[in-house]
Amino acid sequence: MISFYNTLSGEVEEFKPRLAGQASLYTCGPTVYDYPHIGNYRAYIFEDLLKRFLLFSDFKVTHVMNITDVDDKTIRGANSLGMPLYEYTKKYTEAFFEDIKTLRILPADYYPRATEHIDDMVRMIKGLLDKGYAYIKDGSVYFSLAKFPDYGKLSKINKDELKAGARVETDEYEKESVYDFVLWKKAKPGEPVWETEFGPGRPGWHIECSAMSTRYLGPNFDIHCGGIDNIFPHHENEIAQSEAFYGQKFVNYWLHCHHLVVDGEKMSKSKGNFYTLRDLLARNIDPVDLRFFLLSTHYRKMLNFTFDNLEQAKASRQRIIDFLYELEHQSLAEASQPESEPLAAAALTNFKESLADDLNISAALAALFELIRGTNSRLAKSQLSRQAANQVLAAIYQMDQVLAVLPEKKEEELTAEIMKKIEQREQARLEKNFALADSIRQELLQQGIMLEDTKEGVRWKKIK
RNA sequence: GGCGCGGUACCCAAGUGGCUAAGGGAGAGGUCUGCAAAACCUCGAUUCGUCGGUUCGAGUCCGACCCGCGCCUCCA
Repeated sequence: MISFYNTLSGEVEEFKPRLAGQASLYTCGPTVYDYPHIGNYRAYIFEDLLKRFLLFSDFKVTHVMNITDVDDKTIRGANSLGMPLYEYTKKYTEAFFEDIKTLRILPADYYPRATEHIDDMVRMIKGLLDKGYAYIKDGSVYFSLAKFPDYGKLSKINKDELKAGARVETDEYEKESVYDFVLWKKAKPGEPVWETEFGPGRPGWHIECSAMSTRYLGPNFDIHCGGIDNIFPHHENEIAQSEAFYGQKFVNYWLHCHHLVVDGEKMSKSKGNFYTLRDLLARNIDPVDLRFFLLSTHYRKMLNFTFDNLEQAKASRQRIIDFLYELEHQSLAEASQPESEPLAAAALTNFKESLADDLNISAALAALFELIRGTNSRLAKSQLSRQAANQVLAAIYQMDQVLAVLPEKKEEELTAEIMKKIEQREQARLEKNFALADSIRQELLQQGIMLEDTKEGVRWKKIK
């Protein structure tokens, strides 16, 4: 049984897909006006974990992630550079795709662009007008909260109490009620314009997601994800628009990822604690270490990014890598008869059950590390056969289908020059010329190659 | 004001009523090794923000309080 915490109910619920063995998934994608920051990637990596786990559990997953390529920020960005909107967003869209590949995030099945689905949005807005859920005022179209009594069921916000303390929006558009939200913004100079029967203009942000999600997944689908800050108003508004238009429940399971903070504070450019993936790559951070770090805290818990915490994650991941190397390169005796490896089977079961419990990644990783410790212990006592070792390896590579944090199978190559140095050092060691051996080792370390002398011979690994 | 999250060892972090409070990192001692690294063994919270309460029994439930944080504006 797989369970998830559903923001809608506020409880952990058993996941019951609409269609057995299939899951439809919509995740809020990037607004392509800048390079995404690592907080954005925390959300995308959480969604990747969710998706990989569903795939691992033999679900067929249909995943849609939108690309918001028309909104205030993209328009402002393009205009400030005097660049066509398309050209401007293209740059950041490409950067996004590059980043998710770097972070080993599985691609979605569909990446609908808002600008390519204006028709779908217009159709919905028209329908909402016809049904009386929306009204036109001063050339813009608004959704009327008063017509949708269920408003607030996701965020638990009582619309009658949306008041005191909260800053009241001073919008340049005229609406009947300050909390009504815009579906269609009337044309303004310098902004892209689409002609419609309710006037020229461009779509509001919320309608983009409603139109694109239901276009690909149908009016009712299984899972919708996003950051915790999207609960209100974005997702609340999506529910209102979609359920008003289709007359049925929109999303069955809402999963929200908590924020990433840096040094205990919300990231912001002015505080100087704002990082994009590119910033970290420039500091020689291994993106897979970042992936492991972002992955290794439960998605509903606030995660504090610090370079120290990232180092801890790196060391933790290195332990897995070292273990695999050890197991793959040890010469082990063949078992006299076929045997099954109980440690591996138990670990895999624990791993799976932990993730099935609202993606309890900590418990899942504990299962992995217990397997490593248990196997290492037997290895040290020479109680491990080749067959058993292979079963452990197989179990770990299976877990990595979900985690995606292990190095690529293919061995990295060293330059001939470095290989020669390693041989020279081996020769020096044979001749007991340890001073020379140590100096060569030190020299290679400077170049980022660490040598370890094992019983099976010298081993090297690249360090950063 | 409303809605919500968190406070478990030096750091990160599981655990939501019941054997000795997971796991990782860092640290200490030992084994192995020319040394180093890796690995293994051992050590490490009588205690879970504070104070009360419920219970045979609470980190886990209830109440109050303290501290930190988020959202309530088209921020993942």
